[in-house]
Amino acid sequence: MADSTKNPVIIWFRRDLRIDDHPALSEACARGAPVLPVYIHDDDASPGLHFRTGAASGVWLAHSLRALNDSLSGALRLYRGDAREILPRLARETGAQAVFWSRRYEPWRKPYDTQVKSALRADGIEAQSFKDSLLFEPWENMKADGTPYRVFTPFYKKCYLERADFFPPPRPAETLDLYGGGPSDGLCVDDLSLFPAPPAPRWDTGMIGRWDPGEAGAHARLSRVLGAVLPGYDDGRNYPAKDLTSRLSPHLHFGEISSRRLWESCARSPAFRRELVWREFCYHLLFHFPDLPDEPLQPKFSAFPWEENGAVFVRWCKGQTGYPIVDAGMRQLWASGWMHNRVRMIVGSFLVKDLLIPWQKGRAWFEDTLVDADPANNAAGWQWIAGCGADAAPFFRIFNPVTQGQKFDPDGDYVRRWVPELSGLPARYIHAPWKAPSPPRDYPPPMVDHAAARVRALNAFASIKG
DNA sequence: TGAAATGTTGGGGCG
DNA sequence: ACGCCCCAACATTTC
Repeated sequence: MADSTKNPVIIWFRRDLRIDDHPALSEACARGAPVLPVYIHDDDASPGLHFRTGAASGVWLAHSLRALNDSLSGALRLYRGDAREILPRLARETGAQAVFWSRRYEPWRKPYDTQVKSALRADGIEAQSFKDSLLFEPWENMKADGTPYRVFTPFYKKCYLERADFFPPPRPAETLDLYGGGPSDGLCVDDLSLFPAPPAPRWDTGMIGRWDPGEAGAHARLSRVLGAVLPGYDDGRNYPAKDLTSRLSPHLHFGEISSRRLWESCARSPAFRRELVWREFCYHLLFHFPDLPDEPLQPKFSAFPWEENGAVFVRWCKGQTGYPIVDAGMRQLWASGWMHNRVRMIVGSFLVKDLLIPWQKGRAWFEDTLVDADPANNAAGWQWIAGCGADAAPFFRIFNPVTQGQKFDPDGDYVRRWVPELSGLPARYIHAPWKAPSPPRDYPPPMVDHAAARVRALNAFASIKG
């Protein structure tokens, strides 16, 4: 066992907030070096890093860091600022032999991480990044002609179904030798004010009470998924009233459980594995098309006649559109920081096609309100539903919010749960309350007529064809 | 991982 | 028995 006060390896934690199956941590342990775990909240304190953790996501992060700190016996050091300055300074002060971290793939992270690496190496400190978040690196999955995939199905078949054994099997958690020396100048891990705007009023407590952030919570959720979710997953995952989705997305986003662990655990569910590959595909797209969050992948959509209207957008955000399935989804999002995936597609289609609001506004709202807000999944998902992405749903695939509701929430239980004004309506009228003999007076009539909105959207689409 | 319009088919009522 | 119409149930096409 190494002397726990000498020459540590700094583990720079980011979106890998766990101990189990952690390649950088394993390598540090393999060297017999004491581990100095560090988290740096750098989103809004680093020039040139144009990304801010969303509000719901920030609340999750705060709780997850506490959980990580607990499993590190309180040794996690927390900083707010620029990693390009903090890491070299910390390495000097502690005599660190190396700094290890897990790679991230957001385009705005790449130059930043490169600068961290060269700053450390300029000081003679080893700096090494590890493959961790994805089963395959984005550059490992290329078509035979050397260009990136733009269509999901061949990506899925060729890169995952036919070569799943290429990525390493997960390794169990290490017994850690934690660094015990050096100055402790970090922030307190209990200080929520570290993160953007301490929520007032405290909407966060109700939201986070529905979840269990952290590695232990992730594994507890996985057990439940294996026992009670996967058996009915294929059929049940489309019905938002049922609890038959994994709800692992925030855990996976923050790296509280590894994608390798999930892939291995869920071997008997091809449908679930396919969803994991969708995540890989989203990162593949973000890596190879760094404008994905802001610019339509199909250039013709740059000329799309959107109708910017703040009041209309706010009604969508608040779940006051007058279409029950849409409003239920938006309210579930606000109350719980999460929305069922089928309903994400429905509300997305409604915003973009019925209201003609630019998809980027929906993407930004999701980024702020989802606990699983993920730059790759979110950007790719919105481009998909807007019909402007790679391998996207064609634009004319316009969801009818009434028939979608009738199809996927036939009894109306999901709507009744999140839209209490409609709780007294029979199933017959639950998705079209304006047709009821006496519609609830405290629920708004439809803000647009879907049939007319559909025609308007098709005309708008026709104007950019060519 | 659509919806709506349009086309086709076949059973049954009816003169 | 036959033609005709209606219409539900699919199937195909189009956006």
